[in-house]
Amino acid sequence: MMIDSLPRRERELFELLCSAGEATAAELRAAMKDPPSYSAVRTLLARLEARGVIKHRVADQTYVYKSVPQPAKVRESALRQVVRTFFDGSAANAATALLGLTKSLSADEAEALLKAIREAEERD
Amino acid sequence: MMIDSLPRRERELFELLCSAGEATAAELRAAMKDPPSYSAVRTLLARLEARGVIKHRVADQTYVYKSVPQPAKVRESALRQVVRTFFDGSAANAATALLGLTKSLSADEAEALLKAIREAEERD
DNA sequence: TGCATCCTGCTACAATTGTGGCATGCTACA
DNA sequence: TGTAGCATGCCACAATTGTAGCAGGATGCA
Repeated sequence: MMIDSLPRRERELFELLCSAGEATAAELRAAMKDPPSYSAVRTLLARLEARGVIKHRVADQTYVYKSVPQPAKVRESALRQVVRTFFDGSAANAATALLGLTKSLSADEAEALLKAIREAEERD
Repeated sequence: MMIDSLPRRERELFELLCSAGEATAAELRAAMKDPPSYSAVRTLLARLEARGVIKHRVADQTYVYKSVPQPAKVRESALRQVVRTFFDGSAANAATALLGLTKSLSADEAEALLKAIREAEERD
C-alpha cells in the first residue's frame, strides 16, 4: 500500500485525508490545490478505495472517507521515508532539524521531548 | 518546483538523488524499486532536468546529476509537509515521534537535541 | 406533486507518464 | 584498425492518470 506508489493526485488526496482524519469529497476538494471538478475528485476517491487504501461510511446520504491503514502506521512510514531520504537515516538529526523549524515550544511539548530523549538513550 | 507536484517515478528518482547527493543514471537505477530499463531511467532524468529540478555535469563522459534546489530547502519543505499532514502542524510532536523511532542515541546527538530544544524555547 | 439540489454510479477521453528501442558517437583495447 | 562496450539523444507507444459529463436516485420545500 506504500504511499509513494500512489499517483500524484491520489496521493494528494490521501495525505489530505490523513490530515483531516475523515472527510467528504467536497471537503477534500476544498483543500486541494488547483481543485479539479467535484466529479474528478470523486473518481480519484473511488480509485483510492479500489486500491484499498481508503474506505467510506455513509452519513447523511454522503460518503465520509477515511484511511484504511492505521494513522500511526502511515505516519511512521512517512517519517522513515523522510529520514532515509533527507537525513541519511538519522532520525535524531531529523528531529533536531524539526526543532529548528519550531516557532514556539510549550512546556508540555518540551517535557515530552525530554522524555522521548531519555527513553531513546535507554534503548541504547 | 514543489516536490509533490512530480509524477511518481520522477519523484522517486528525485528523492533518491537527494539522498545520494550526486549520482549517475546507472546508480540511481540500481537504487530504484522495480527498476525499469536504463533507457527509461534516462528519459525520466531528462524530464526532471527539463523541469529544472535537477541538473547534470559531465564527468568521464557520463552525466552526474544533482538537485538544483539547495538540499536544505528541499529538506525543510519535506519536513513541513510531513508535519502538516501527519502532526497537525506541530513540529514538536513530529520530533517526539521521530525520537520514538530512534534505535540508539549518541551523546552528540542527544546534546544537539537539547541545544535545539533550548533554542526553540528561547524563540518563544 | 413538481422542481431544485445534492449525492452517487457509470462512462469517456485527452494528457501525462512509464517504458523501451534504436542510431550515433566516443573510448579502450585486442 | 575494427569491434565490443557504454553513454547519449531522439522517437514511439501503451498504460495510467487527470478530468469531466451525464443519468439516476433521495431529500426537501414551494
